Amino acid sequence: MILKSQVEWALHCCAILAGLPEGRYLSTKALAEFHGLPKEYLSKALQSLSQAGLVHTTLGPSGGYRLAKAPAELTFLEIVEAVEGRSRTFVCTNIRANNPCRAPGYCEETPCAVARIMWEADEAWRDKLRSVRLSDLIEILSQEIPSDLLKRSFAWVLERAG
Amino acid sequence: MILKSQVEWALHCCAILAGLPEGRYLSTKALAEFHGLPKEYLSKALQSLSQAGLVHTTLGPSGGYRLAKAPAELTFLEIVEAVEGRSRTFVCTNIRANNPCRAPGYCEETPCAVARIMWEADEAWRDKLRSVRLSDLIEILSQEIPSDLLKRSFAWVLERAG
DNA sequence: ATATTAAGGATAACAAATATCCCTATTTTT
DNA sequence: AAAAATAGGGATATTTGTTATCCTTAATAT
Ligand code: FES
Ligand code: FES
Repeated sequence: MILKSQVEWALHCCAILAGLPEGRYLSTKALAEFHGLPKEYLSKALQSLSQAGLVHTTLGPSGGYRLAKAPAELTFLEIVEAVEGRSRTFVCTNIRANNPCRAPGYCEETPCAVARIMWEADEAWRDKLRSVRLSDLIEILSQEIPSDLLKRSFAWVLERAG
Repeated sequence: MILKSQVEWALHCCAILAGLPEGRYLSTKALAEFHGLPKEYLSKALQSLSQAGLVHTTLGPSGGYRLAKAPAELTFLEIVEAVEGRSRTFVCTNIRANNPCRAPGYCEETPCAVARIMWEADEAWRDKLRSVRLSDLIEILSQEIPSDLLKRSFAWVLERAG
């Protein structure tokens, strides 16, 4: 069970978009080049962010993406779920219903206890991702990344932002 | 991102094995029939449990599986990891290394902050599963499952336990 | 001896993730 | 008005992982 690589892409793209000045947009082309990713396929991830309402887009030259909310209002969970989907990692196929000892018409009221426990673990994962905001990431990155690299990256983005 | 269906199978099989009297064994055939699962493929899941040391096996007629530990000493995490593997759900492909602004020989010391946060969420998921013991499940099931069905199921298993 | 079992290798069928290509509508630039 | 660049999305390969079956081998009980 491995998350799509698009999750890593989307999170890093949002981190870049968070540094974009008000009202400017950054294109798929620039984001793909910056991260060394296949432009066409990255585009699908960005479309997912767009459909989830996390980013705004404009068309034409100087078009592209910008965040739809402030980084402090955008959680990891929203970004991850936008590209990975909102379904649970544990899927119950109700194998308990195959128990040969069950009465023919018998039907359970509640979900299986096994599934409920697995879903609680899923919820713990979601809770953790919900507790981290994009602004938290930005803060960590701005401390960890050497300031000259940070500056050059900002400049690189600004050159290409429409 | 969806867990293997074998996870559901393994958890239910362990729940059945937990009800087995001391020193008795239950075969793949019986476990597959009880849960309505493909015998040969379920066998792979049970082999995973065996390789992880969670169950004991014996060969020959009246052979099969029994738990290697008391249900109170067996966690959900152990069972899930036995069949699903121990790798993280988030894989970092280090796309930050593709940043065109980086100095040629530059190499990061620490894992990317994005990955660290995603791994913390993984850890929260694991923590939850580690906190639930097989004995906890047994307790819930014995309360929820109608006692006559419970009795018939026990009898069904005992008839086939070697 | 015979029957039954777990273990494991080989392989096929199927589904999902990854990736590319191409077309359309929109918008900016020229 | 024309041209260029963009997001969006449909179609379609390619690759990988999951699901499933088959078969052989070694061990064990009857
Ligand atoms: S029947 Fe699906 S988890 Fe129990
Ligand atoms: S480079 Fe992989 S998560 Fe940041």
